[in-house]
Amino acid sequence: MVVYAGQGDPRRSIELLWRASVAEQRPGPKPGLSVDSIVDAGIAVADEQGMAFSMRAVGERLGRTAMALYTYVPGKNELIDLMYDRAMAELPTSYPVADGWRPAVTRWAEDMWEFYGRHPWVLQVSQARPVLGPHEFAVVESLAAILVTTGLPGRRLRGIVGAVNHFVRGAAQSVAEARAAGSATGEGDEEWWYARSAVLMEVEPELAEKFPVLHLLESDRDPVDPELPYLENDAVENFRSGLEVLLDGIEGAVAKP
Amino acid sequence: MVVYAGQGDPRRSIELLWRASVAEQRPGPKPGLSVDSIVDAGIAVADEQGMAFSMRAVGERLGRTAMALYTYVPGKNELIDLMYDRAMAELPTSYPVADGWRPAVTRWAEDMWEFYGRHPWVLQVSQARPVLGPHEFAVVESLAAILVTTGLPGRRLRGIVGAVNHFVRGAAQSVAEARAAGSATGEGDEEWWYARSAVLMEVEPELAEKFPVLHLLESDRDPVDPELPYLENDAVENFRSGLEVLLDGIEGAVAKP
DNA sequence: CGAGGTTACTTTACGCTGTAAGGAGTCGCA
DNA sequence: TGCGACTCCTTACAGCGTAAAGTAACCTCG
Repeated sequence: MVVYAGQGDPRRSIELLWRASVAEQRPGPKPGLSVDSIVDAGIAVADEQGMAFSMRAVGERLGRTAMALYTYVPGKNELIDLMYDRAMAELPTSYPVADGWRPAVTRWAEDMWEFYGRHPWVLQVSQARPVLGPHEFAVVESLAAILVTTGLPGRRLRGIVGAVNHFVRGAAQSVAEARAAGSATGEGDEEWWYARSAVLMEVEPELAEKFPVLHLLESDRDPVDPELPYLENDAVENFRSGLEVLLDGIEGAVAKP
Repeated sequence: MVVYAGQGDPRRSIELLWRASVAEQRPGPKPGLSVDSIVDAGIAVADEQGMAFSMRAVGERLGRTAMALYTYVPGKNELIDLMYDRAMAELPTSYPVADGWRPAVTRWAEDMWEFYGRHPWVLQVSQARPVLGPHEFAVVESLAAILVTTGLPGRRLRGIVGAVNHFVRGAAQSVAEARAAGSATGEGDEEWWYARSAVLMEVEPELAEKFPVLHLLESDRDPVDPELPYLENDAVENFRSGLEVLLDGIEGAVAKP
């Protein structure tokens, strides 16, 4: 098995996510850990091993057993929720709109793109889930705060915020997963893609005839930037180009009614 | 644990997905099963129990043990790949463009939306993965075939196809997961959302002040369609509205260079 | 027709997972 | 000083995917 995605008990998760955590004097041994240290350890493990991390691995990194974590955190799903939100603390909470909303949204999207690249496991967390934690809130708020300057009504803006969010996430996923598949087999991007299409051609030689339009799209390529790995070229190009279209659409909505 | 996503060995998956499967005479007992019957059983189980289905459950549905499946299928990940592609066989392979590309893309998006609603587990399958199977190919081809009539160059179209795909999938995910969370606790949509925001308000009473723009967006609601459940209203509205913006963007790209 | 090899399927078993249950040791407060 | 709360550990369990080995069915060839 490969991958998990957590959705913990929302009540427990929300309480932990927004906790004011007053450090009162209490009986018993001093806590050697804290929710924060566990969440950090969890993020570190997930960054290394992907989403298939185990509670035992997180405990080990802290010099404890897996069960020790359950003193602080109700379960793995809730821990994932906490990790998810805490990772988002890395992201800016506001963007300047002096130059207008368009460059600001572009910056937002690029920041998200890079963020997903740093923490690909985030993309496996049960996505598009209702916003739960403060940092996830802040990230969406930062996008909404840019777009509200367009003067569009709230109804319209909700759809747009969602669309931008979905698009960036989806685009980031394309890269992250292809990259993961490549590195799992120890191949570079290029070899991996080549091997894949080789198998495909072998098994279905008439691929180009059966899916002529896709073949057409595939063959109209940009000149390649030698700085970037093979895969990135493709993905970045599609990301940029898709984002432009989306932004054009928003511009259209701003211009007319 | 909740959810899994499979990415099988691409070589094996591709061979199974595109198999010409010649039924030759061979020694040994007659096969009581087939790859197809296993894939169908897998889809049925996943439709009922979600992605957390087990090989034992699939075997049981066919009156076999889990291990019997391994005669036909290399492993669970590959089975998931097969299920994923087979489910997509439900979708149309082409859309009329007599009225132009815009209504056709809308139809495509709505069909996808409904498809994801019928098979929510599909959304958990490692997404935005490189296209592997014939039906997944056909689905993307059907979208590309509509959009190619815009006359836009291939480079541009690839970004657009990706954007539409990501958007529809992301939007569908919002509903599917919220719905799943609601039904897991046995609550209706409305109660679930209400309970969630109640906890949030209890823990962070100043939510509206801390995230003023989101509060603004949230409060500008459309009149509710009493035909639909609470959640659906919201999601469908956002889906429609986001799609419109995206389509406007494409229209802009068609109009100017 | 009978032997041999191939195949379908079962049984058993292993290592892994998340986590429930109970016990050991540590500390604040009465 | 002891009680009760608390942290952390050990043990244990049910479930998972699947490797390995065994059994029975069947075709092909002598």
